[in-house]
Amino acid sequence: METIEKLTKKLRSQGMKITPQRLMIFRVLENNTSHPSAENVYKRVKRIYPSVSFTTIYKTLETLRELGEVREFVIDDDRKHYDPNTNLHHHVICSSCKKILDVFEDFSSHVTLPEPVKKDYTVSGFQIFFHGICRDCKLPVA
Amino acid sequence: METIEKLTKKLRSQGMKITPQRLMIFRVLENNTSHPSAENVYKRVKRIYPSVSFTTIYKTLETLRELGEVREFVIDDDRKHYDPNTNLHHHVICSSCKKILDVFEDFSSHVTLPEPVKKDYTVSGFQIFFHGICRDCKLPVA
DNA sequence: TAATAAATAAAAACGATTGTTAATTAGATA
DNA sequence: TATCTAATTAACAATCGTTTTTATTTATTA
Repeated sequence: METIEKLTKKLRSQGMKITPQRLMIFRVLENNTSHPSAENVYKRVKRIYPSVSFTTIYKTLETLRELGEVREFVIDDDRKHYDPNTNLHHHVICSSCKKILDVFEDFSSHVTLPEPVKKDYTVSGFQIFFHGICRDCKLPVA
Repeated sequence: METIEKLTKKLRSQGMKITPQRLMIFRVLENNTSHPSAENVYKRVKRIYPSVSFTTIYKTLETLRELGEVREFVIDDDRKHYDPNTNLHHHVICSSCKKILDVFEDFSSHVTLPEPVKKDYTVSGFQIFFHGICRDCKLPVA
């Protein structure tokens, strides 16, 4: 996601309006590396803007996705998560607490499709999901 | 997934019953590399066993998952898919038609977490999702 | 073959998401 | 600055995939 300022300009130039609700959503997402679900975003916005509706969150997230400002993905879960970092990167997920962490490392020189598959698919990119246990969950229960 | 014969023995040894509905589901899944959704399985079973209910499909797939006989996963889609091949492997998905193909290649020597992340996560495995366009979808429209 | 625990079909319930609507409002323009 | 209008909102209903519930049926085994 770009800065809020740039995003604001971009939206306005397309005839879209910058409402206080949208601004709150942008602020919640800005530099957010927690991979929130729509509900997470809703709860955080609601704290500072209690009358906001869930619909608005969904609609705005969809708008941001269409504009390529956030990436939508699903992991081990039946709800979608949103990531304002749209640069190519990978993820580690804790099988226990489901916490997701970004992995910024370029594996592209090592990860390519085997020859036979290359004939059938033209690959535009790939995503690696690491599964594991985070340090907190690994600790013995007190 | 093991052979139907072995699977049958395994289930019975655990006090579970082998019903005709289950056998049909096993047959639909056996050697199936199409990554079917519950609905796909339902439709195929229904052809030969028209009175089967959706509930039975869901329950049986869950049972198979608990037993480690199928792997459940989600890609770019809001429904779950099932894979009777539980060996570690990766996938290519066509962004256009959503067709999924298996990728059997061992990337494990090249794909490891960066050092700083290794301190926080103990990784048990990883999955690579390649995105691309399949040959059929790449062809110009007639 | 009868007993019984497990599995079934059908229906209702469920949670996440999307569509609809009437009312409100941001932001351009007079 | 006030007015106007299309975009956005909140509230609600609807939908979709999946799960739960319940009463009935059935696979297994004694």
